[in-house]
Formats: sequence, structure tokens, C-alpha cells
Amino acid sequence: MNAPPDSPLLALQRATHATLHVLATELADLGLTAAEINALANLADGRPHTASELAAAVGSRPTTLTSVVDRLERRGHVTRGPRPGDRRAVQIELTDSGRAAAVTISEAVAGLERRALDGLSPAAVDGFHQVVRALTEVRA
Amino acid sequence: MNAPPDSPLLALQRATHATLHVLATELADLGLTAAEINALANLADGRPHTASELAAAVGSRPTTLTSVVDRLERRGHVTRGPRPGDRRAVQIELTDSGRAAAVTISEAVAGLERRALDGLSPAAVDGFHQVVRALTEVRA
DNA sequence: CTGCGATCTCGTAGTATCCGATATCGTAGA
DNA sequence: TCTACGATATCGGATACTACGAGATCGCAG
Repeated sequence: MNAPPDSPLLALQRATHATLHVLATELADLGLTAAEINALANLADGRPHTASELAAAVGSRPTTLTSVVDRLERRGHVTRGPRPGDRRAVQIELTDSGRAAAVTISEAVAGLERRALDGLSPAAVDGFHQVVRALTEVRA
Repeated sequence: MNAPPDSPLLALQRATHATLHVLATELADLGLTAAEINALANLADGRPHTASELAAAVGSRPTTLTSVVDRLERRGHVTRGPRPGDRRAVQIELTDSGRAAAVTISEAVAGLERRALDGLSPAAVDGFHQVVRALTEVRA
């Protein structure tokens, strides 16, 4: 199968869907959706983020993130507060339960990556990052 | 930017969102959504596909595809018909207008890929494909 | 203190996605 | 032949995602 080399973009989307689905299945206990998982994973470093930063990190618009953060806040996983020094920006921070969830997510992500990338050469992984980065920065 | 090497999975999702958005912007004239574009791109080889095959190709469930194909059919881009020899399966084929749209999409995809991958080594692209493929096939 | 740009939220609308149930079809087995 | 079982796709209903435009709040320059 997969006789033709297959467009990088199509392969990319397939991989995204597939990994997202695996992750959602593994993390079903948390009761989180894909977007929420993605947001928490990007918050996992513990640094506070603004809505804009987070939107850029997950690849969506700030408006989209509002509802996601709403739900995360309602569940007590994050808090919203003004950023000291610039009260326009909203600072999104993990709570204790949010940090716990983020750790679980990070471990699942790391485990999945380990399983997938086990037999591959570092050069391949490096090439992957180069391509992904180039694709992310492409403009219309 | 990109100070930390950043998880492959997060980078993957970011790239998917970014490229999808660029594509949707470029192809706004067609009046198609991301899922529809994805489906047409996967049908672009002209071969007939079944709903299951197409679902696997785009990375979603057959139920999800039904509504997408519904819309494509209503717009006259595809036809549904029974597959000769197995009337359970539904054969999805491009119409003339669907083929035209698919060509436009393929060109946009190819152009985007060319722009993004221009300066990169073939080895990097090869590594990208290896990683993406491994990620796609990972299991829970 | 006035205007302008930045940042976020809210309202609204259309899609996407899935689960469970159902209908149709193919195939193996009695 | 006919019956049971697996495969395939659709339908109904529910939830979430995503975006756009409008509005609110705030920082900053003059």
C-alpha cells in the first residue's frame, strides 16, 4: 500500500489525525477533548501564557481559544488573570490539577513519540523537524 | 523562536493547522471547507474510492465522511454509486467539476510544498516521511 | 486627555466529529 | 435454499471546534 510517495501535506494531516486519536483514546480518563489536550500540552512547561501565545502555539485563533480555556477553567485546570504590567493581556496558568493533567498528557505524548520513533535515525527526526518547521512558516 | 526543541507531536499539529489555514485562504474561491479540500485532495488520483478507504486516507471515521461527501455530492463534485461486485460498498468518484476542483487543490498543495521545501535537502524530506509514517502507524 | 492600536471576550453561525442504531449486502454453513 | 453472521454505509442526535464581526478594556504616544 502507499505505492505513490504521497504528498507531504496529506501525510501530515493523516498523521495528525491518527496521533490525535491515539492520544484521545489513551487519555480518555481525563475527559478532555483534543483541543483541550493540545492546549494543556502547550502549557505543560509551567510558564504562564497569554491567549495569543497559546493560540499561536496550537495554531488557531484567539477567539477559538476562548471557549477551550473556558472549559478548562470551569474544570479547574487553569486560571485566568491579568498580566502584571499589561492588563489587556490575559495570563493563563495551570492550577495543581491542571499541572497534574499536563504531566499525564506529557507522559502520554512522550510515550507515543518514543514508541513511534524508536527505530528511526536521529537524522530522520532532524529532517522531520526541518520540514515541519518550514511548513509551519510558509505563507500564502 | 523555537528555543526549546519542542515535541514532535506539538510541532506536527501546529504545522497541520498552519498549512490548512494557508490552503483554505488560497482556495477560498472554491467555497470549500478544510475537510472537503482534504477529501478532494485524496480523491485527486482519479481512482474511485470507497467511503472506508477515503475515511482511512483522511484519518477520520466513515460516519464523519458521510456528511462531507453529502456536501460534495450536493455541489456536484462527486457521485456516489454502488461498487460493481459488492453493493455494500459505496464508490465515490469525481465528476468533471470535482476533477477540476481537485486539480486546483493539487496545484495549490504542490505549490505550497514547493515553496516550503525549496531549500531543504532530500534527506530531510525523506526523514520527514519516515517519521510521519511511523507516527501514523503507532498504536495505543 | 484624546485618539489609536493591541488584546481579549461575546454572540452567532456553520462544520466537524463521534456514538449508537439501523438498513443493506455478501458469504459461509446447515 | 435459507439462515446466521460479518462488513459497509447511512441516519439521528449530541457535543465540541472554528471562525468572523462587534464590543469592551487597556496601554501608549502625542
